[in-house]
Amino acid sequence: MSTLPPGASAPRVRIAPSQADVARLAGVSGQTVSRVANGSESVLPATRQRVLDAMNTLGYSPNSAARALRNGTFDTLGIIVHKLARTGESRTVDAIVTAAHQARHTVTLVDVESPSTDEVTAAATRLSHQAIDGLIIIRAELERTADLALPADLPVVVSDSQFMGQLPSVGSDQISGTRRAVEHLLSLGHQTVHLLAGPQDSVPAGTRRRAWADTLAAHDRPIPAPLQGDWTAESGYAAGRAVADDPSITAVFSSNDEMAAGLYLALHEQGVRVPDDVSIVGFDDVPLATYLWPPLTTVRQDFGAIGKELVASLLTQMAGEAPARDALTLIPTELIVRRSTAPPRRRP
Amino acid sequence: MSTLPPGASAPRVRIAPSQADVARLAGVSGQTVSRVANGSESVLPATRQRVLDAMNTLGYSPNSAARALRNGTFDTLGIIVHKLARTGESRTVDAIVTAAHQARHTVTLVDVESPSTDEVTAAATRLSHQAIDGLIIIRAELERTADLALPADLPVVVSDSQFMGQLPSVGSDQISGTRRAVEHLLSLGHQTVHLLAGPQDSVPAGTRRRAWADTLAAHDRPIPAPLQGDWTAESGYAAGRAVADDPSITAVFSSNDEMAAGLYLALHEQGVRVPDDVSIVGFDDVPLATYLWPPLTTVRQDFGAIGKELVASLLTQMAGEAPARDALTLIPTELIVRRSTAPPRRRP
DNA sequence: ATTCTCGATGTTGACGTTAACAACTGCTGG
DNA sequence: CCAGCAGTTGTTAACGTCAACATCGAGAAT
Repeated sequence: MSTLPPGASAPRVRIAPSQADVARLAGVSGQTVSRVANGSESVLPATRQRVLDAMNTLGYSPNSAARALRNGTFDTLGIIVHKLARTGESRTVDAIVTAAHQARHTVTLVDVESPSTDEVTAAATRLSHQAIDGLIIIRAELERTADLALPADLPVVVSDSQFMGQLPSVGSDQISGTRRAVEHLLSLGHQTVHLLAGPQDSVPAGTRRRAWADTLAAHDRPIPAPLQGDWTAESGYAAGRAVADDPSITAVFSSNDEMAAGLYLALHEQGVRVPDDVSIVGFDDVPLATYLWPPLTTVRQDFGAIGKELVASLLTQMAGEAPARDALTLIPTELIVRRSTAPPRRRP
Repeated sequence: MSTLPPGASAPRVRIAPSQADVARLAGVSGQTVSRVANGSESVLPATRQRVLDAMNTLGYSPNSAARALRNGTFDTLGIIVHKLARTGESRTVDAIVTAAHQARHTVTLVDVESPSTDEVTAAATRLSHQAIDGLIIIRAELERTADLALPADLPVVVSDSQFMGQLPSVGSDQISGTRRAVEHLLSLGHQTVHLLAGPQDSVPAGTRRRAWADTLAAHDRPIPAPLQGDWTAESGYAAGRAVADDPSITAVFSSNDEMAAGLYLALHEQGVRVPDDVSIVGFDDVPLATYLWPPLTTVRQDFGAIGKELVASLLTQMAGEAPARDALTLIPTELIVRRSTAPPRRRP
C-alpha cells in the first residue's frame, strides 16, 4: 500500500497490456504469443485462436520500442523537408508515405526552417536520436554534404541532384524539361525566350537557368538578362510589371508555376494579352495550372515517381547493398502544352 | 573466435556505439554517461568533459528504442491524413510539425487512401503498433467515432468539428465564415446566392451547405438547388458550364477555392465576365487565389493556427489532464475581399 | 578524533520483445 | 518395444537505457 499525500492523485498509469498479460490469459508462454503476433507457422490452430482471443479481450498491441530494441530496426524512414506546404514538397512527401506504407514502413517528418547546412545537420541529428532506419532529405539547398554530420552507417537519399557524386540522389530531369520548354517557344517563331529565374542560391533554379541559356546558345539566339524571382507568385508579379513595360519581350519561361501566376496577374492588369502579346511557359504543373486563364503551358514534374524512387533507393541501401555514392536517378519531365503559348505578334 | 564457414561473410553489423562503449572509453559507469546525456547537474565538470569527448569520438547517440522502452514514452505524435498533397492538409501538417518540434516531439505520418472508418481504424492500429504518444486525425469523413477502434488510453484530437461530443476537436469556424461570404454577396445587392457544394459525404461540405442555407433563410431569400461538386477544380468546371447557361445566376459561393478556379475557367471560356456578370466567393484562400483572374474573394482558413491548436490540445491530454470529450476549439475565419465580387448586373 | 552530511559515482534490475536452444509430446519404423 | 523424429511449446538471455538505491570520500561540526 503506497501512502500518497492528501490530495495527490495516483500517477497516471499506462495500462498497455504486455505480451506477458496475454500469455497469462491464454495459458501459454510469452514466446507463443510472440509467435502468433508474428505469424509463425508452428503454432497449433487451437492455441493460436486462444492467443488471438486473449489479444482481443486485452486490446494488446506489441510494444514497438521493445521490438525495435530487440530487432535493431525501427521500420521507419525519416524525412527532412523545408516548407512542406509547397506543391512539390507535399506531393513528394505524399508519395513517399504511400511507398513506405507499401514496404511496411512508417515515416517520420522533420521540418527545417531554412535548408542550410547547420539546420539540416541539426535535424538529422535530432532524427537519428529518434528511431529511423534511413533518411530522405528533400531539396536542401546545400553546396555539398561534406559538412553534413550524418551517422556514418545511416542510409541516406537526397531529392534533386546537387549531391551528385556525394550521396545517392533522385530528381526530375530538369535539363531536358527546360530545353523542351524553350524549344517549344522557339518553334512557335519567337526570336528568343526571357527567363524568370528562381532564387540565386537555389540549386534547381541554377540548373534551369543554365539549361535555358544552353538551349538558346545551341540555337544561336541572344541570351537576355534573366528576370529575378524567388519562387513566390509575388515575385512573379513584380517581374510581370517589367515584362508589361517592355514590348520587345514576346516569350517568358518561368522557373515555376507560382511565379507564372504572378506574371499572369501583372500582365492582365496592364492589359497585356496572353498568349497574343506574350507567351508564357511554367514549370511544375501544379493542380491549378489548368485553371489559370489562359490555361498554363508548363513542364510537368512527376513528384509521385520521385517519392517512389526515393523510397526504393533507400530500401535498397537498407537491404545492405553498398550505396553507389554517385547514383543519380533522373525522373523524366513532360511538356504540357495548353493555351498560354502562341506565335509572336507585334505589340504596339 | 568465431569460425565462419569458408566464403561466408560476417553479418552486416550496425556499429552504433552504445552507452557502455562510451562508458568504457571515458572510464566511467554507464549511469554517468546517462547523466551527461540527460544533462544531470551532479556530474563533475572534468568527468562530464571526458564523457562528452568519448561521445564525440565514438559518434554516440542514445538508442531511442531503449530509451522509449525504459521511459514508456516516445516523444512522438502520430498523424493520420488523407490526401496530404491538398492545400489545407499540407499546411495543417506543416504547422503541426513545427509546433511539435517546439515541444520537442517528432511526428509520424500515415496516409489513408480513403477517410473511411475502416481505413482510419487500420491506420490507427498501425500507428499504435508504431511508437506514438498521441494521435491527430485530420479530416476523416466519418459519421461517428464509436466505430473507431482506438487504444483506450491513447490521447486523440481530430481536426474539423464533426466529432463534437465524442473526441476533442479543432476546426475552422466555417459557419461564420460561410455566413459572412453569403452576406457579403447579399449586401452587394444580389437577390440570392447559389451554392457550389462539396461532396455529399463530406462533413465540412455539409456544414458549409447548412450555413449557406441558414443565412439565406435568415434574410428571407430563396434557396436555390445547390450545384454539386466534389472539391476538385474539374467538378467546378462542370458546374461552371451550368452557371454560364443560366442567366438568372448572379452570385455563386463555392465551397472551396479549387472548385472556384474550375468555375472561372468555364465562365471565361463562355465569355461570362467575373465579377460583372457573375460574382464568385471561394473558401480556403489558397496561395494562388490572389493570382487568379480576377483575384478571388474568399474565406480564409487559418491552417497554421489549427495545426498549432491540435498539438496544444494533444499535449494537454498527454500531460494527464482528462480530455474534455466534447471540447471544440473554433479557429476564426476571415473574409478576404478581392475582385471577384461586385453588384449584380443584368445579363443579356 | 569521531560522527555527520552531502555530493559524486557505481551497481542492480526492469522495461517488452524475440532468437536460440531445450524439452516434451506423440508417432513411425524397425 | 524402443530409437529417433517432427512438430509444438517453454526457458533463458540479451538488446540499451535509466530510476532507485548503494557506496565512497572529503570536509564540517562537535
